[in-house]
Amino acid sequence: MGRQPCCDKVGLKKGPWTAEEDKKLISFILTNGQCCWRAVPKLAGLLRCGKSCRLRWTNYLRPDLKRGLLSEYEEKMVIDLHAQLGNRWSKIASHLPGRTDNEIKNHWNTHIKKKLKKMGIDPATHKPLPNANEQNQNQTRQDQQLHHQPVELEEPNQQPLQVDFDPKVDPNKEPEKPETSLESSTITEEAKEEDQIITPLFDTMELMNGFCTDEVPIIEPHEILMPCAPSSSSTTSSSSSSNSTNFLEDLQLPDFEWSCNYNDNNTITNNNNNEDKDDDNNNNSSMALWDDDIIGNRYWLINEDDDSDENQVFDASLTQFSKMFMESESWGYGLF
DNA sequence: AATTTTCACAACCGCAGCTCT
DNA sequence: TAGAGCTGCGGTTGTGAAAAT
Repeated sequence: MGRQPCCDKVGLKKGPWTAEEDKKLISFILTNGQCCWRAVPKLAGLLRCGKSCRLRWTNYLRPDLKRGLLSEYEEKMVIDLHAQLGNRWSKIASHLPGRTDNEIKNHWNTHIKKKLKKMGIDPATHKPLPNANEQNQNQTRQDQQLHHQPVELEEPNQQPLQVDFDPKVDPNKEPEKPETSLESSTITEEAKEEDQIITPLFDTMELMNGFCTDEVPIIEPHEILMPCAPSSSSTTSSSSSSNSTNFLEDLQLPDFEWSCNYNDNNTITNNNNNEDKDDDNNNNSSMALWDDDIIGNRYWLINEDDDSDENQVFDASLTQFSKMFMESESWGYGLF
């Protein structure tokens, strides 16, 4: 026979997640890591199905997520990858560290589609729209010239139109675009079958210092790191606020001192030894988790009327980190 | 100020492929 | 090996906020 059902759907809650549910899920995963999602709701005390928990975690709660609008660089990368991969959002997302397939999909549907149509480009085929009028073409020319892009609208049946861009547009970025030509980035039949041979217009791995979401390790409890010994200035600013709402924003996370030796006593362990082999990897690749945007958006962790009862949500199994995570007054910052 | 429309995004639904018994 | 469940993915919907009227 097959497995047991993931959950009995009777009495399960649906709809938007509450801050308390988020807390429960986070504390559970921080404590136990990502295990089988079927068991998560029950163990975490949530009236949700495992699928819902997984979605909530991967699309919203995951610590390595960026938040906020896609940068122009990311947007154009999405366009390029979409030209190659189509609506394979998870594949596209894998090239954009910190972005989820859902997020990219939403952004595509709400922003990029319109933008491309306005430029006279069919978002589905990345080719010029057959009925694109002269005005659109003119607009497209202007847009492309702004990006130093040759106009390619004259011939309707050519290679999918790619949108090039000036890397200087995005302050977050970064290196020069690889020399891959627009044509060479066009997907081939082989590439459709085998993603590995797709050569993205932008070598994400290179651009992101070799950091790719595909390689972002799942955060296990033992990987959670104690806050760095904070500099005096940063801690005073953060701890001085009685209103915890802005606590994390006050941390000025970009000033992280990553030089902490995480192999030393700063690493919180949970006596789980089976990941020892990954320690080096984790300690390195966990860099850049929880950037300022992320922290800034984790309102629900900090803006509760944090009375003592609230903390009872979390059982004694919480790691030291988890507790500190919730007790906004008690921690500085560092890797999670 | 009230109502309507538009927008953005979180969440749900259903399917396909994989895994497990 | 069959059958049932699990996971991940992509499409779609629901809902709250913002903008427009």
